Formats: sequence, C-alpha cells, structure tokens
Amino acid sequence: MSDVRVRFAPSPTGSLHIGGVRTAMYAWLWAKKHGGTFILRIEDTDAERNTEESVQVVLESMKWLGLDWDEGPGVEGPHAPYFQSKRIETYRTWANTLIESGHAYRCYATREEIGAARAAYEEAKGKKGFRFQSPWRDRTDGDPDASHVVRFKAPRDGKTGWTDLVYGDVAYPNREQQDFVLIRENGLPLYNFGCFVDDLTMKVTLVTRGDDHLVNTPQQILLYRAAGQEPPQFAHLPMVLGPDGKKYSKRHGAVGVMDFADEGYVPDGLLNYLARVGWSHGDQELFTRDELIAAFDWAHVGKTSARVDFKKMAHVQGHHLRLKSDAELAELVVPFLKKRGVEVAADDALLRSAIAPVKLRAATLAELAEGLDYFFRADADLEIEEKGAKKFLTPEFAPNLTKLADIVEAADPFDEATLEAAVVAWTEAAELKMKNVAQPARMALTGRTRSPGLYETIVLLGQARSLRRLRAGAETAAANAGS
RNA sequence: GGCCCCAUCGUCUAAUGGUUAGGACAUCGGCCUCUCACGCCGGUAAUAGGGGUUCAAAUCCCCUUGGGGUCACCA
Repeated sequence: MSDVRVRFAPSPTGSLHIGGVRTAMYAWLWAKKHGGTFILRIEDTDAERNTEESVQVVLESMKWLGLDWDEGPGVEGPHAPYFQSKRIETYRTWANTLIESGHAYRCYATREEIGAARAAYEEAKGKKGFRFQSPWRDRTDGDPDASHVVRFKAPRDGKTGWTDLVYGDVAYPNREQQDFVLIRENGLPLYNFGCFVDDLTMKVTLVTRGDDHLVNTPQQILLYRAAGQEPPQFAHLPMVLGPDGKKYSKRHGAVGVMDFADEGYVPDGLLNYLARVGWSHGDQELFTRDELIAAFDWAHVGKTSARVDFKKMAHVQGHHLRLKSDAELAELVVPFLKKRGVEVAADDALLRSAIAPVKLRAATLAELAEGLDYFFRADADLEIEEKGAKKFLTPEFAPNLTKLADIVEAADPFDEATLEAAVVAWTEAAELKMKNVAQPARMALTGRTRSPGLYETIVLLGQARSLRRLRAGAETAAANAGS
C-alpha cells in the first residue's frame, strides 16, 4: 500500500448529492490508482442538522456506487473512530496543546456580546465583514471552568497560501482572518478545527473537497503551522450546478444518489458521466471503472463550475446499461418490473431472451422494465396506448391483423425467418405497405407503437399468445368505428 | 461591500504561443428500416469585450463586464 491517503468527509445532513459523489469519486480514483488508502469520515459535529438516517443514506449511497472505503464506518482502521462525534477527546487534547503553546486562547465573550457587536457593525457600515476582536486574546485570567470557547490566535499580517492541485497558487491575506473558534462552548469542534485534527491524525496526504471550502484552507494551514506540522496537499473541485446554472437542488430533479438508483441508473453510468464533468482525458468520453482509475489525473481537472446535462447523462448511462450482460440485467431489472406489478424470476427464460432487443431501447433499468412489461403481463391487463389504438386498431386494418394471425398460426417452424418469409410474400402479393401490417400488429401484441422488431416480438411472445393478441386486436379493430 | 475564484460551440470539454479551434451530448440532414431505439455518415454552432507583450495569443499581462464562493459558537 502506497502512502497516498485520501478521504471523503461528508456531513450527514441529507442525501449524498451529485457534487459530493464526484468529490468522493476523484479521491477514490486517486487512491485506487496509487494503491493508496481511501478513508470515509463522517463529520457529524452539528447535532442540529445531522441525522442518523443521513448517515445511513451516505453509507448506502457509497456502497451502491461501489466506492468502497479502506478505513471508515464498519471497517474501522488504525485511526478509528471515523465519526467526529466520537473523537471529542482528541480535539480537546489538540486544543489544549495549542493553548499551551500560545497559539490559541480561551475566550469568555458571550454570543450576545458578539452578536450585538456584529449587528452594530453591520448597522453602521451597511455591509458584511465584521471581525470579532476578542478582549481575551492576550488575557490569561479567565476561569477555565467557566463557560468559554477556544479561539485561534490568528496572525494579522502577511498571507497564507498553498499550491492547489486544481487551482494552482492561491493565497489569502491574513488580515481577512479573525480569531476563529476552534472549540465551541458545548465542547464540540468547529469544522476547520475538526477537519485539521482529523486530517493530521489520520495522516491524510491530500485533501479533496468542494471549492466552497477554498476560504477555509488558509485557516487549516495556519493550524498546521501553529502545530508545527506540514500541511497536506489540497485539491478543490469546482461546483456542480443544475442545468440552469443555479445551485443544484431538488427542483432540478433527482438530487441524491439513491434517487438515481431508484430511477434505474447503474453506478458505472453515473460515475462515468460525473467523472467527465470537470475532468477530461483527451477525446475519450466513455470509461469503464478500471479505465477511469487508470486515466484519472489532477492535471486535467478544470477550474470552472459545470452544469449537469441530463441528456448527456442519459446517453452515457445507456451505454453502460448496454455494457452489462443480459443475465446481469435480468437480475437488476426484476425489482423494477415488480414495481410495475410484474412478478418474474431473474432466471426466467423469456426475461433472459427479451432483454437483448429491449435494452437497445432503454437507458435506465426503469425504462428496461417498461419495455419488458408486455412480455409478462396477462393479455387482459395489457396497457393500451390510446393514441396508437385510435390510429392503428381501426376497421381498415382488421383484415391485416386476421391475416397475420393466420400466418402466425400456420408458421412451421415457428421462427423469425419463417414468419418474415410468409409476411413478405403476402404483403408483396397484396401490395400492402409493411407499415400497415406492422403497426397495427405492434398495437395488438404490445399495446404500443414502439417495440422491437415485429417477428422478434412475435417469437418472443410465443405462438399461442401472439395468436390470442392478434385475434383480439382484430376484433377490437373491427369494432372500432369512427377515427 | 471586503477577500478569493472562474470565463472556448446551447451543454460538458480538447488545444499548456504557431491547429482549417478538435471531440462528446443536444440539434438539423442522411443511411439503416415494420415502429422506436442502437449504430453509421454529414451539417449548423464557440475563444465575453477592450488594451498590451510577441514575428505569432484561445493560450502570457492589465482593465472592463459577467458569473460563483465566502465573510458563524454551520459544514
């Protein structure tokens, strides 16, 4: 195992969304590529917003995506525990070390005092930018048993910068820094401090996160310096936006990973699409998981925020769906069929053979199930498209359906070639347009105007069932006056 | 508002001083054809604007404009 140690550190405040997936994936790819360690750490120090359900959703999402972690919940490892809420003592220890070395101090100012000062500032200046100047910065006469927070004694001159793997050289002036809080009154660490302590003690070599954390990085670097430690490398990823360029949210559609799972996406498709949002590898668009691992690099991660394009996502997704074997798809599609009220076993022979033609017409498992539906539904329960019925199940086409039924009945052997030969001979002799036979037949057989090839569909449905549906269709058509 | 970041077809992006500015999705034609797909062939379509530097700029510098992030005892 190499010394590459990367982590994904979500806070469990909701579903794992698309931007988070990409961040997690890039870190994961980097670890895999270098035989390093991928750590999953749960940053759950905000009791107000964290929920146990969210923790489960994150774990479930990561598992579904196949982004397995080498250290983290359920796996543990040399730096356990991997929940920040269970590492309070570690933070306390590091805070005390910084206090003793003079890099941090106990501040007894109340929220009310600070809030009032901030309000006064914003009132007077009419803008944001208040920086609290604690009177306790250089005092040592406070009572450590009294209620207090621990603040970092931030430098006021100079700059703090680093070379970001994505953004290059970035620096922030220290005068922008205030004496930020390390430990809250309730004893829990604040983001920057918890992150610093964990990344340090977990020996993380590269920190990856969204670029909304760019401004936090100087604070963390300042902490490393104060502790006499070498900061890790940083790679900040640009935001992933909704199709309209606004912050991605529920109104754009599926947000969480499990939403995509429910819609029948396959993990490799989602990963492939997301990988190419913000990263490139020449002209290559389609990648298997292994190709992604081999090709991924930070040099080709872009700096611009990107919008998701559901159309392209569907395209890439469809590609990965079709990459799967029919047997695998059969297993995967069963739950989606069940959702439609269709019960069928994954090893069902008809299911196995119907998948090949239908998967060319589907991008997701849900669409696959939709396309498979009529092969398993009882004749009486067939869903009939109204528009198609109006157009093709009409008296003028009734004779065609009857004739086709006769052909199906007489076909021997009952296979595509035989059926096609008979139908072609008939339509040519009768000077019938193929369309006028195929479309009504499609409606009768499947209830739809779109399906795999006619002969293919007939053979798949079987002689008896095709016959029943064609005869019933002919009756319906004959009875359908008007149109 | 301060600070920081960003800017190539509609969208995702390639091109790290010299290309007819390339690819993918979408779109528009065409092929295939019993429908719809898949696939294949072809078209339309971009360097935000203005100044520099250079023999040469999408590429380097400055300004403008536009977008985003952040300014908490959230993460």
